Amino acid sequence: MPAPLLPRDEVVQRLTQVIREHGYDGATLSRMSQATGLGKASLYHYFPRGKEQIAEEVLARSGAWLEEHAIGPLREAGPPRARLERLGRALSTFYAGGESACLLDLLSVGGAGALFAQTIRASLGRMEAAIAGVRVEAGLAPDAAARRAEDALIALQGALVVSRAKNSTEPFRRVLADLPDRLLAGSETTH
Amino acid sequence: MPAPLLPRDEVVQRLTQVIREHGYDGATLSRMSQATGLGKASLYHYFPRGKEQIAEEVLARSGAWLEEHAIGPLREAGPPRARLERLGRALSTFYAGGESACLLDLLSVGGAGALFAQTIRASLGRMEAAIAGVRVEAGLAPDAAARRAEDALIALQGALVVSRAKNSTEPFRRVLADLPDRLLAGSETTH
DNA sequence: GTCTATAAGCAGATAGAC
DNA sequence: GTCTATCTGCTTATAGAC
Repeated sequence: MPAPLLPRDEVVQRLTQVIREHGYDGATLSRMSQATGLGKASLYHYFPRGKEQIAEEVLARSGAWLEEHAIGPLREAGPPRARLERLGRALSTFYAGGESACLLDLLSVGGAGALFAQTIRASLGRMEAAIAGVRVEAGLAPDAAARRAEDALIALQGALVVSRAKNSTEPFRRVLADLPDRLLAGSETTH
Repeated sequence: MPAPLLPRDEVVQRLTQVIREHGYDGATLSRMSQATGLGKASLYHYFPRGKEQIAEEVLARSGAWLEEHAIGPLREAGPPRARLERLGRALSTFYAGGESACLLDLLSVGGAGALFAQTIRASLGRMEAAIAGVRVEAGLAPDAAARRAEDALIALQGALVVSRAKNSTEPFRRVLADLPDRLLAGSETTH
């Protein structure tokens, strides 16, 4: 029995790229086979339930990455601004500076939407709650903080869409750079 | 020779719904056939170049609607706030209160992206220029106005994504309601 | 202008050899 | 664990009758 050509995590990573580039319907097994160097049958060895399971694991892996690098740090100690700047750096990495689409966007379209709706809502909710938490800490009423956090996610998602449509990462980079200021506006006394 | 079952414009309208719901790859001819009541062969009578032509006409029709109901009014006379509120009403109609996705988002993904990139960029550019025009009129430097207009489009697109992900139109409605204020902030003397 | 019938190819998925 | 070969169904697209 031959050793695996690639570690499972590397396989999932490459499949993530395929889905982010083509969306769920456009991410065919042929493309996945090409991207991983594995035959279709080998993909079924890794993921017996097929394409749906692939998307589930891709989503789970991305969620875990964000949890570790973006959301976790928001809950740690330290100045709010520093934590938000760290969030910005994590998001810039995650979205490849604005060149990679968001799975939440792609996987909420059409038939895929129904399959992953719950996971997507939960993931979005965690991110929003963590951002709102920082804002409450920085002295804002919980409901206003929640709205501000939702605004931040809206700006992020919108920037990704507009960057893709314009074929330029400028909107994404600008939104990301403004993120800490916009979130903290009205709370800092140091200016 | 039988009379057409549906006027061409009605056909395009129904095809628009299919694409907005399923995206380009998910919008199969079978679904289009069902949505219009026309056989697949009849669809090729209307659109000899097939699916690609269908998406082109869908995009063109939506662009024309926005030009007439959203962008045109921005260039007319009248108080900036009134024109922006009219824009908000037009966008609310166009996006069905946040329930319909944006074609610019859906058609910029994967293989479809390359096909329609130019049209999409142009359409986005027209909208942005028209909004920026109002802001310049209301007393802002052109470059700052352009940034503000881009922010508005980012908020709009982001709100559609987040609304879809949350399965709630609340984010979209909130962003749309805030649009005139956010665009005009720092220019009106009446408050 | 609409239809039925059909073509050629690709989709997701499986069986079984090595 | 990977492969080749295969299956079934659906995809886009076309031919030709009415």
